[in-house]
Amino acid sequence: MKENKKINPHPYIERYDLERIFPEEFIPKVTVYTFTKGDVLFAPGETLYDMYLLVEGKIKIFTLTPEGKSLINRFKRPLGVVGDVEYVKGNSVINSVEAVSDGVMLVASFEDLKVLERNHPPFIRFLLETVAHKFYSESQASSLHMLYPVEVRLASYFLSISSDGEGTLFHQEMRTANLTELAEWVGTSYRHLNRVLKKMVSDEIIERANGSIKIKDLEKLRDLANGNIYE
Amino acid sequence: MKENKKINPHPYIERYDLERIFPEEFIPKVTVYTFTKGDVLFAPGETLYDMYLLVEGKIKIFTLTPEGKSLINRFKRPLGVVGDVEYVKGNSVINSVEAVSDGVMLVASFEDLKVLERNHPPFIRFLLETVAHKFYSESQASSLHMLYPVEVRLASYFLSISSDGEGTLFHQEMRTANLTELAEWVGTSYRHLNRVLKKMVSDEIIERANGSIKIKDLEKLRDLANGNIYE
DNA sequence: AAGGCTTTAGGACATATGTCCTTTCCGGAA
DNA sequence: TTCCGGAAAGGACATATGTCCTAAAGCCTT
Repeated sequence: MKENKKINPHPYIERYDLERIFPEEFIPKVTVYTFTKGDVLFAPGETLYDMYLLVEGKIKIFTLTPEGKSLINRFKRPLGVVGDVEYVKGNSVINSVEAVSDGVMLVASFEDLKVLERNHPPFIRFLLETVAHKFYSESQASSLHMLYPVEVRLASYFLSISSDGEGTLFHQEMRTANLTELAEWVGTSYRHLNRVLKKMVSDEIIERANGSIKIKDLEKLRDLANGNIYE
Repeated sequence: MKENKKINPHPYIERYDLERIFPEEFIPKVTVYTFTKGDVLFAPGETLYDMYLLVEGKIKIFTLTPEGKSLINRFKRPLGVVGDVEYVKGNSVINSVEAVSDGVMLVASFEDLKVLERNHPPFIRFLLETVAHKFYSESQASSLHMLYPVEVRLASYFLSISSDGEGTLFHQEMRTANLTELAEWVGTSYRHLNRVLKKMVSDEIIERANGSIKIKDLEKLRDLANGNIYE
């Protein structure tokens, strides 16, 4: 990820109504960084001095164990925030962060933000809402993972990305590129994911044709997900 | 849980330095509620109009599935907060909350807090820190649960309550009353917990004598927990 | 078109965990 | 003291999930 002075932050400020968070006089302190698909943006243990606002592209937050297992905690799209918890708690980066696509971040230093926080309450309100939302969805996902088998979690995942309902916006956040990634997202092995998919096919819930998956029976899917849905 | 006008909030305000959060003129709006061990304090779906500050006793937050499974999300001791996320996000209660011991809560209405929030930034700062901490530990616990088998989680649990390190304070929060509760906390069945305990005994990591568990080999425990610890 | 890498698909087997049930033990109520 | 219900301990079996491996298909590069 590197600073890119050619890009003007203003269009993004406008597009996402960031004036309510960043007053006019703060904007000069905001810099623009770009990144490329596959970039490792942050690594665990790293000390953070800035907060990042994703305004373009998609990134994933994941945990790597010493044994090499990988678990995707969440995806972020605009207007995702990176570094909020580190800013508040003052600790170092917890998870790995990687670019899933090319993208753009707005960056502001913790130092500047501390001043902003004192003079401009809406900023801290924004942070609070961000973190509250993160907590809420993390908490939901965690319960779902602990209490239900992969089949249910997977059904829940399919439901959430099916363009059926309204809230397609957030749901898109977790669309995965391939089955390996889907496995890491659902929190299981590729092998087992495959097994469950096969069962869903034989139960006539989904159809598989050359790599792509289609939902065949939305009702059965709902039954299976049993009211649970990734928020 | 019921209002108890006999109890004066001031001693609690002082004990926990709540003056920084609640300015003098706000304190008259704070009421005191008491509860008794076993009380169901909140049920999922309930609409909340107040925020609660636990100042005495211990409560547990847990999820109940339609199938009757139970999973303990976390325990709270003073100065735990209930209703913070609901206040920020405006949604209804997510989990069940039950009193593990007798206790006392300070209560303030969302309505009053909204006014306070506008006039008194430290309050919203407090909320932000509370929620950030909750998110952080939820996130850690969630990864631990997803990535490691019960044996590791259990080792991690024992480590965290062993009065070895400094941070005994927070760790006490999750001391459980009996094995059934411990199972719900670690996120497994009683049967399986028992199995894992037995293995730990035969590995000479712990000792069991009439219901109580003693750590025999802290080193082995650390190896097993593998750097993971409930925060 | 050929070779090589990634992704998909699934067999065989091992391990982790759940469900159901029985027995024993212990402390409190009668 | 006796009785009862909950908590502890563990056997037997079923299910969920992981690990390791092989083969085929798809796609990019040369």
